[in-house]
Formats: sequence, structure tokens, C-alpha cells
Amino acid sequence: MAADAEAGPVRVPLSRDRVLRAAVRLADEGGIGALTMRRLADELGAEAMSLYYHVANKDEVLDGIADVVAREINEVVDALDLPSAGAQWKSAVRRRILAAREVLLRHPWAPAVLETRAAMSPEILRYHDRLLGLMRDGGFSYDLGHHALHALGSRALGFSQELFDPGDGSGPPEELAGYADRLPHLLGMLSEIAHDDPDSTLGWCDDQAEFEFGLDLILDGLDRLRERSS
Amino acid sequence: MAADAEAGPVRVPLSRDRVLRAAVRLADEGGIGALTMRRLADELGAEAMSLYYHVANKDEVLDGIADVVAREINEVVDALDLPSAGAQWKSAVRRRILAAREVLLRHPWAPAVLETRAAMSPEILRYHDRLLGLMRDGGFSYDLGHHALHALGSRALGFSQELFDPGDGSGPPEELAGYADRLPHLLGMLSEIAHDDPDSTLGWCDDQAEFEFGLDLILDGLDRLRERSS
DNA sequence: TACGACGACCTTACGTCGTAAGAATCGCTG
DNA sequence: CAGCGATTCTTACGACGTAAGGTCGTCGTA
Repeated sequence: MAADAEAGPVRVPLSRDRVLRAAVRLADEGGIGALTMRRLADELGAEAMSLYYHVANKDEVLDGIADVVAREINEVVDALDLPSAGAQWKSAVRRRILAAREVLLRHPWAPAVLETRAAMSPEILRYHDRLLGLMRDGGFSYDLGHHALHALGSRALGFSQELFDPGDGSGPPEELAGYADRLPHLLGMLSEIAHDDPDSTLGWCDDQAEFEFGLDLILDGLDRLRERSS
Repeated sequence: MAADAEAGPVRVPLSRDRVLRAAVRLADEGGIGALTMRRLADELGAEAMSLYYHVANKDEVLDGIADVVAREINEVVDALDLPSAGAQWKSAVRRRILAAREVLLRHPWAPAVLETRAAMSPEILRYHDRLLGLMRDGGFSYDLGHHALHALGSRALGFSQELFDPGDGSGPPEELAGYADRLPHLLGMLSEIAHDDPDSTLGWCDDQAEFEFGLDLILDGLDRLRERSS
């Protein structure tokens, strides 16, 4: 009767904060599908229903972990403090976005969650407000800044859903062999890439480089519009 | 005893095709969350377990409806048959993408499903192969075409996840009023947009126009790279 | 015509999920 | 120590995906 069946000698009390931190940990380790109220309670040495004293329901947990990640992003990008006047807007925006991307790469489940529930969260709004501020410093009109946010889309937060590249790191080029003549251009492209860079078939292609290519393409385009309008 | 309790006098036999069509219908009407094996069976006047004779499991249903939509996209875009030689590549790609987008607007659940499971499906591969083909006709190297597909990302299929604009059509600008001084740039932008186009606050902003802005920004950027490389 | 095999569908049941309702326990103040 | 609010636990329900096995109707063959 004396000792607890559980390992801990003292019981750390639950709290909304502890619940959300544990939820992020679970999602980081096992994907968003591993995040279950019961497992979450287990992780904290409690019972499922005990969580409901600190969180209204699972939806609030999901909103909560989206907010945790958004906060993490803002902490990182706000620490950059980059010069953004005139032509410097571009590198400021660029570095800010790439820094946000690094945070999201640590939480692979986060893009999907942010996308569906956090669009209007204070932290995400703040992030976009600052981004728009950098563009204003660079001479953007509100109209162009508005277009810019839309053009960047999810790239503004550092991710873009990759239609290829399942993300597991192991490209499946052998699946394509079956189609052969049906996909002449894709296969031509693949074989050329494989020829130029034999290693690349493993990772299929370099996510980071491709992300930066697309980002720069958009930023350069915006810069031209900015110059033209001023 | 004579008549069936159900309305139908004769029982239409199930089939994989009928199951998938009903699944698309359910998702179109109630969102992907409304797609349940039991509800799907109901919709077909059958019992849940009967579906498993025609489909291995729910995952296969999801893959299946993704494929149905991908087929619908290919049917539409293949019917366009646009000239694509030289400088015409751009309008060909543009119109193809906008046509694909129209299909996806009819199935709001489809982007999320395509994104997570259909990347390597034959229909999606075929779609991208043709798109790459148009760029090749325009003089793209495989390398530039490869970059182009990544830069377009989900835009190549006609969607881009909008971080703002929840999609319900009713913009929530009143939520922002509370933050006031915390979001100076976003609020400045909003008030200017509201001033220039009083109607736009209702729809928050024009999805279609913004999509095309981003698309053109990327296509123009690619065109410049193409000219420079030739 | 009888029969057995097989394809198509159904019944029952299990484990997991989110969570409603209320009981038990803890920590404090008087 | 009594009592009371804050916190946690127990029990239970309905919905979900689906495993295992049963029940038909139909059809080829004897």
C-alpha cells in the first residue's frame, strides 16, 4: 500500500501546458495518428478522463499543439532581427521563411495541423503580420503584399506539400519501371537526374534545394513587380 | 413478407465501382469525415461488412476515391489539346492547371486526400508527365522541368493550401479587431482592401484571382529561366 | 431433377476511439 | 479534525474499422 504502482515517488500535477507538451512529444515520435487521449494520459501517468479537466476535448489539444509550434516558429524568427529596408526585404523574408521551415522540419505532423486549424490563430497571424511588415519596409504596397502572401501560400510558413517525394526519404523509382512507355517525360527526366547525380535517386530529390528554388522564383518575381511599381 | 423493407424493388448488386462512386458522393456532401464504412454501406442499401468483398479496407476506399478524382482531372485536361510549341508552353500549362483546379473545386476534400496518398498513383503520375511534356515542348531542359514541378508544387494540380481564407466563404475580419495594435500591417492591408473594394470583405479575398496571380508569377519566372538557358 | 460448390452478402463480436456522468481523493482552510 | 473546492479516477456509451464465420441464391454437372 505504501509505494505507488507507478515509478514516480511524487505525482507531478497535470496542467494544460504539460498536456500540450506531451501531445507534441507523442506526435513527434509516432505521427499525429499516435496522438490519442488515452495514450496521452498514459504518457503523463494519468487516466484519459483526467485530461478533460485541463482541456475541453481533443480538438482543443490539436489547436493547442498547433499553437505550441506556431509559438516556436515566432520565437525563432523573431530572434533573427534582419535588416529589411529597400532591396534588403528579399533576404530578410527569405531567411525568415527558411528559419520557420527548420522548425517545421522538426515536427513533420505540423503542416497538416496548422493548415487545417491554425490559420486564424494569433500566433500565425502575428507571423504573417511581421512577414508583411518586412515587405512593407521593402516598399511593397498593401496590394502587392497581399498578393505576395497568397503567392507564397504555405511556403510563407516554410513548407509546401510535395506531390512527389512521400517524405520517407526512400524514393520509389522502381515502381515507375512498370509504366515505362506511359510516362516518357517523367522517366526521361529521372534517368537524366540519375545520370547527373547518381546519389539523388536515393532521396529522389533534394527537398531543401527545391524548396529554395521555388521560394526564390517567387521572391524574384515579387521583386520585379516591386521595382516596376515604384 | 413479400415486399422488401427497403424502397427498391430489385437489388442492384454491389461492385467496387459503385462503392467508390458512393464514397465520392458522401465525401462531396458531408466532407471526408462523413465517409464511414457503415454510412457508405447504408448509402448503398447494404451492410458494412458487405463492402469488404469489393474493397480490402477503408484505406483502399480512400486510395480509390483519390483515383476517381485523378481520373476526372485527366479526362478534363486531356480534352483540352492545347498548342504548346515554343512560347505557347506557358498558356498551355496555365490553362491545363486551371482546368484541373475546376475539378478540385467540385471535391473540396480531394486536395488533402490526394496530397497524402495519391502522389505515386498512375493517374497523378500521368498528369505530371503530360505537364512536363508541355514544358519540354516549350524548350525546357529536364533539369528546369524538374525544378518547375517542385516550384509549382500543389499548384500544379490546381490547389494551394490557403493559410488565410478558411474556405467557407465568410471571412472573419471581426476576429481581428481584438488584436488591433498587435497586427498593424495585416490590419492596414485589410482596411485598404476594404476601402478599395468594399465587397471583398465578405469573401475575404478572391481565391481564384489570387491563385492565378501566384501561378502567373511562377510561370513568368520559369519563362525567364527558359529564355536565359536557350 | 438433385446436389454440391462458389460467389455475394449478412450477423455477430472485438478492440479502440472520444467523451458524458458521477464517484473518489487530495490539499487546504477553519 | 471537519468540511469543501480542486483535481483525478471509474464506469459506461455509442461510433468506428474489421476479423470470423454463417446464410443465401445461382449454376454446372451427374
